[in-house]
Amino acid sequence: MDHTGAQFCCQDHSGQDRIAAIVSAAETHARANGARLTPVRKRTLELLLQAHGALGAYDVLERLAAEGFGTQPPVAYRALNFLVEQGLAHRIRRLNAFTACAHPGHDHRAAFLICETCDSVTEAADEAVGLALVQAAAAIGFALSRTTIEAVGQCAPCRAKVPA
Amino acid sequence: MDHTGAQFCCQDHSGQDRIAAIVSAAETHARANGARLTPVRKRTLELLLQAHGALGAYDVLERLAAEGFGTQPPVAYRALNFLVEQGLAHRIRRLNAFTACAHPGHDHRAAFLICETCDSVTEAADEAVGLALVQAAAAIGFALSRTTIEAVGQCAPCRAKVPA
DNA sequence: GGTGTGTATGTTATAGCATAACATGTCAAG
DNA sequence: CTTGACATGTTATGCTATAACATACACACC
Repeated sequence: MDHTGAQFCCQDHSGQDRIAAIVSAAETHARANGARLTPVRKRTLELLLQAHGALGAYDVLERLAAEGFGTQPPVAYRALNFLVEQGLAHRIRRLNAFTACAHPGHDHRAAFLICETCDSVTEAADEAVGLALVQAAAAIGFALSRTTIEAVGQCAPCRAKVPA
Repeated sequence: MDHTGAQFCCQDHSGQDRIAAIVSAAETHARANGARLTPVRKRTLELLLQAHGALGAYDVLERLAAEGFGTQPPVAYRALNFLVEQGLAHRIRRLNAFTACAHPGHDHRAAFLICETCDSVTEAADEAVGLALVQAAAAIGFALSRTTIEAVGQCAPCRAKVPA
């Protein structure tokens, strides 16, 4: 599974500058948390950043293995879970996949819009959804730790092309 | 996996009257949609209603098989997916499980609060979260079809017992 | 009643996702 | 240079989900 949605991608997501900057910031950020952005973890982050969409754990594993890292599932899962814990990536449960965080550093509650036509995944910048969820939880005395907010539908470009 | 959270359950969730009423309403509702609430589907709905928490597909399968229905995974998945499509049940992705809808009939966007201490699952009555998501999507021209809103944390009773 | 069509059920088989448990290695602090 | 904590890697396995096919049932129509 490889939800790249490449056919609708137009920007230079692979920009080396941008990726290098994010990875560098991630390195600093991790150190500040007493964590280390080791080679596997760093490479995994780069893979997510280079990908045009979300990557499954086995997609990541395949690439890591090809580059001389471990070849077994835990290798990928550990690196991915580390990145998620550090807020550098998100897990998208609907797709059983992972994606680099679009706003690393900001402590935010991410919401994802998944296009069922082109498989693209957009991390909504909007904070209102997370806020509403926090409030709904608070109303019944529920203490939130992590949230999953995902929506499936059709993105604007696809709606234009395939009026459905 | 059987997220029953039984130790914190106090009400009579198995009330035969309540379940019969919901099942009956479901039957009517399904017919109105040109669908049929067949024996397996009906029984599956009852199982979800009787359960104190969410049930995994294989939990459901085990019970169905014991009652003379089919013994293979698709039997459970088909019934469960049917119920979800009809708005009679929800899929909780974080738990890889299913639960009966707490407000069948109301066309709503469900939000779930999952307690990581007692595994209980609460379907939030609040509509604000779904609304916020609809608006966030609309803002970028994204047409929503289905949504997943889930939060992991600690419920009020557990916070009282285990101040953590 | 018979017949055809679409839906539902059931099966076999397999694909895909994820983690437990253990062994080895690395690195910094004392 | 030893110790302890963390990281990596492996083997093995378990859980979740669906594809593909065969059979059976219900309903509408003649």
